[in-house]
Amino acid sequence: MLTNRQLQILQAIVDDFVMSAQPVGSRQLSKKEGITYSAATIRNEMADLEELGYLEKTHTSSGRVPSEKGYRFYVDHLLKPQVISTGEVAQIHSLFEKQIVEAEQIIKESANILSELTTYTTILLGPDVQKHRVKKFQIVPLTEETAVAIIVTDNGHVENRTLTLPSGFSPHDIEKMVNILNDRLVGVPLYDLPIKLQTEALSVLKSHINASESIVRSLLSITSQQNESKVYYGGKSNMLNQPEFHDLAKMRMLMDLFDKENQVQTLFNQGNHGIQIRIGSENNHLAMENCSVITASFLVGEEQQGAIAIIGPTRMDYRRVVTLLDVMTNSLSQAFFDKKH
Amino acid sequence: MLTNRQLQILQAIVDDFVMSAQPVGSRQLSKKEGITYSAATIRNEMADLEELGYLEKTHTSSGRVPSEKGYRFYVDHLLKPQVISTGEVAQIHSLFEKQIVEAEQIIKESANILSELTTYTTILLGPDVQKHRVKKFQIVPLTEETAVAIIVTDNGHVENRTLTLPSGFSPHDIEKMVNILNDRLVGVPLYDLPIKLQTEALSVLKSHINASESIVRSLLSITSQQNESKVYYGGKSNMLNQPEFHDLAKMRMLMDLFDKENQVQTLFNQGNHGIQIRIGSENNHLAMENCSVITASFLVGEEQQGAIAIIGPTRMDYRRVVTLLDVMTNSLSQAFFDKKH
DNA sequence: TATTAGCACTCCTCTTAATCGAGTGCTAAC
DNA sequence: GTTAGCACTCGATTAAGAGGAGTGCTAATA
Repeated sequence: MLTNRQLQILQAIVDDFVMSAQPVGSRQLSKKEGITYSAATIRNEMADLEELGYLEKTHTSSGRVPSEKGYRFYVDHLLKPQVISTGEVAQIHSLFEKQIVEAEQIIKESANILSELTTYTTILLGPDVQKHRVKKFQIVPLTEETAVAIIVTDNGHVENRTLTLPSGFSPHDIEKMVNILNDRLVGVPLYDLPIKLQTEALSVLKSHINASESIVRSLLSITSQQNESKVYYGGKSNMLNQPEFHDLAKMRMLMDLFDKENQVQTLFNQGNHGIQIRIGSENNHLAMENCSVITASFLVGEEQQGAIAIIGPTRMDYRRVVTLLDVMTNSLSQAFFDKKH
Repeated sequence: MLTNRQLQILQAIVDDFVMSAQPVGSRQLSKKEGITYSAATIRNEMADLEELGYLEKTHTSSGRVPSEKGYRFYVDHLLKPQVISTGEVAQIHSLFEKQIVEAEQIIKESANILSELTTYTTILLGPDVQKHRVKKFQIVPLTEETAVAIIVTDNGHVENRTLTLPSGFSPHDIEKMVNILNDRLVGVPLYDLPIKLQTEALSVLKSHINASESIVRSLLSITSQQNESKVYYGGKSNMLNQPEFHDLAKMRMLMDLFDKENQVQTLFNQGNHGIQIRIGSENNHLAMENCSVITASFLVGEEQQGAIAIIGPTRMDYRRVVTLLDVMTNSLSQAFFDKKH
């Protein structure tokens, strides 16, 4: 168990290093407000904290830097919510004041504001489309051979795909088909659609309409392709400003990661609600070795609706980010709640 | 007018610098294949070319580097198509062999392949949605107060937006409204929709349905918001590998530019067909001072369908990029042509 | 007259050495 | 238990010097 003084020193080191990005030394620390011990005392405590694994040195005669374990302890035990300036809170709230708001628009702007306020990179995972339920099918013919299939979900999301009609497929056939689909499949959640299409609709379609299989196949691909929810970024280039990423190789790995949407998904620990923090190697990703990710999900009622991740260096301002994220997720949950009811 | 020998030397310098990124010296050049003059002769010619503005020195005793004017001349007069390896051509063609192809999918993958083959950054501007014509309107009610408005265009593109219904707006009202819209506005190009909505539809709607204005306003915002076509990127982080962007400040400016979709649009010189090259300051953008942009548009029949831009350092392999871009635009034009007919 | 060899000079780049300073660990005194 | 003092470490910064690729100019050459 750490003594009070050790806690205080650990906290001071993390707080200082978060701001300065420089290893913090005993003498420097002893001059800080609230620290009443001498540099020598602090040196002794630092040596102990290092032995316990909370601190590291970059070289033999450098100051101390928090280790991953140190950050973890800080985050778990020393993190106190920060008071955010009213101006910044207002900036977030202003997003939601406009009346006619498109979900996608809100999400994009949220990502931008968060990255601006934090100076880190924001990744916003939109509401999971897979959980929406089919509200309506629609097939609109374009030419003799092509048409657009449209699925509208209960949350107002629209998926669509152009498809090739089998030759001889008439507008009348299309109408019949749409009717059958709507009769049988309204209310089915998208993740269930592939199975239900086959079990509930396929045989009926086959018996009433010629060559309907190829269209069903196209419909299947709408949902299967769409199994990733949409990802929005804010402040991708903010990382370039962090001194730990002056190393171009690291930077490149990170940028490449951001470009691979499916890999980005793994950064979110889905299923967990509330705010989650993963530090450095806890992310299990080489490019994220020097990064921490703070994720939070926002909800509507019982359903999970989406998640925000803020990515910064391990030396990130956890206090501030956690608080901002809290404000933002509350606002988002509320906004989507209003939309729904 | 430049002598043959001057042309040859200018060409050799550009070709060499494009590969090495190092200023090229007279002695080094004299050893090159095809160069029969001595280093001293080359020095004299270089001095002349510099005086004419085609070459520059980085410092008094360095080798020569092409100036913007030098690149411009090279591009205008010395650029000969390069033979691309059959493997690479095959890689491009393979994209278009898969049968079921979604326009968006093709475009995304094209951007990726191009950036991979060129090692530069690719920006792909999708077909200009504004020129599509309305094929069908649809309004799908979600709850008592909300609905989704959908516009399908003749090219199979789907735009949608959730909207709030005026209180007391019945399903019957919706149906009437959709009928009126489809009667009056099918065939109207999207860019014309705002005007036509007001002139053709608004008065009829008003006289038949109560409180329909607010919905019309929402419809308007679908198209007005969508006035930028969609932008797809490939290999954003490739620029990090270019030695001229080891400077983080420059890199940051570039990344920020990429993130601003509306600014990116200005990089395309719209209206011009064929391949266009803009070198360094010709782009009129601070972040692009050290970059060249090669743009090409691909067509379907008479209509412009989209454009590709490849962004690299001014010291870019123009020869290779131009050829690759040619292969790609031809393939794209053909692919979209097939889709349409 | 056009070309080329020779040479002094420039200036970037890479090494090596020296200095500085913030920080540490340890010992001894308080 | 705390703190002052001191020798030591090591990264960062600066300075000086060597090396090398390149240039411009002059004079010799074909």
